[in-house]
Amino acid sequence: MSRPNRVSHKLKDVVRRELAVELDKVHQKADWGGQLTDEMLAYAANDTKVLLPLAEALASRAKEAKLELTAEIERRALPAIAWLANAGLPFDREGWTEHLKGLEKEKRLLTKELDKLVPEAPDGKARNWNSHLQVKEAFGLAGVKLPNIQEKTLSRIDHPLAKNLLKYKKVSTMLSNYGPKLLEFVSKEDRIYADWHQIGAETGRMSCSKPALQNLPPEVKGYVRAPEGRVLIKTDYSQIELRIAAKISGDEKMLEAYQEGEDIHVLTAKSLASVGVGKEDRKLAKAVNFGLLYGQGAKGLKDYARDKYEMDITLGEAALYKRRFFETYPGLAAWHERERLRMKRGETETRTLAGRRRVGVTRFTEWVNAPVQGTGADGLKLALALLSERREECPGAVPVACVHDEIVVECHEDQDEKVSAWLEKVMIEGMEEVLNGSEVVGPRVPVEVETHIDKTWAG
DNA sequence: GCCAAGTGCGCC
DNA sequence: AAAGGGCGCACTTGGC
Repeated sequence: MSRPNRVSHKLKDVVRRELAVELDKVHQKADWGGQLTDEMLAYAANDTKVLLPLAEALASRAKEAKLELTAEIERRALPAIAWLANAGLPFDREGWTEHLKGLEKEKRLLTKELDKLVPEAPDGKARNWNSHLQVKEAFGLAGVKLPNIQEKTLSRIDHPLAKNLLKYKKVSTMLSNYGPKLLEFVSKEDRIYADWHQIGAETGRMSCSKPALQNLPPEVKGYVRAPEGRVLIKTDYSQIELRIAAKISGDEKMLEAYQEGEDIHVLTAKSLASVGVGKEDRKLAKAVNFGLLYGQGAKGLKDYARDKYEMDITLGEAALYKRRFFETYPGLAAWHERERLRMKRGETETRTLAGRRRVGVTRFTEWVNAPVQGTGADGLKLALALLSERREECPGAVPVACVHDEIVVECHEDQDEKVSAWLEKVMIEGMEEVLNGSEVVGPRVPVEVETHIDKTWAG
């Protein structure tokens, strides 16, 4: 019952704003599951009466704001997202329930271990290892002073307490974020029906809640399992944000690399290293690419490399890498300069390649990120639209999840090849239309996808 | 008991 | 001049 009401509230607000009409909502909370009274029918009819004028008003507003293409993408994506939401995500409830038992046991053991490592609390009460204050206190007793208890901090401390706490936190997070709570969302037929939000983020990305299916760790994805006789087709875009950045900035080095099918991370690594490129260099290059692209500073790069990649570089080295990065990709540097200038002029509005708008942008990092992230959303949504518009081509196939650069489709195991080809085609077409369509200027950037077929979402 | 802020962490 | 971005969620803490 909460779903129709929420829509109703929004409708009322939009109708008031766009048509200056006040919808009667007295029956909103009535029981619509039983016999409908004449009054209720009239009330429902009244709601539909405003829809056509409302559509016209909104279309004209979209046109004014130069958002026609964005509106069209959203309109076409809607059926696909409803399809996805109603399909539900198949989940091995029994398997996960068993797995949780093991995790719970592990948590009890780790708690015991931790308790043994520090003197008993003065009040004799058990310590709460979820409490920042108590954890810091425990470390204090062991002679270690902590600024915080984040994983990145603890992983750099050579002490049994830190070692055990890290294990505890991993298990504890898994249990509290994806444990019993997740099971509550599993339906009788072993599927999870989440709330999918078509425009969940300011950039145009979707989001998902109750439960948040877009942040399941691999450990949980292993229990997202297709029913008997069916499989999951998982297709994701390869380095899509970097490709989009290449397109938007027009950086020739990046564009050329992608046209030649080269690996941008390796290319960046080459420009950073004075000698050969090893595995470590590519790792660092990845951090450099993703960070600096969105306006990260030398300090941020240094910390990021340390925390995420366990690489210690000095501030000077970070600054050097930053300089080399922008020397390697001068088009990217020029783009940043252009955007800096526009911000300086007082502009606060960004646009994606499809014209999607983000308003009220005042931070440079958001300013350069929003068009890139948002263009990715444009292309993925167009792909979703194509998927539902061509659903007749693959009867029985159904999208079950969508995570920013990835679509997961469930189908009969005999259809896997056909469905893979179908999914890959619409994903490439959707993104290509946004990046290289006839309305889009500039050089072409190729779009590549990668597909995995499996019983589960993991691997 | 509820609420908001702070902290921390899962994913892209 | 400098600044990675986007989410959802659990848990503790501190105030009412």
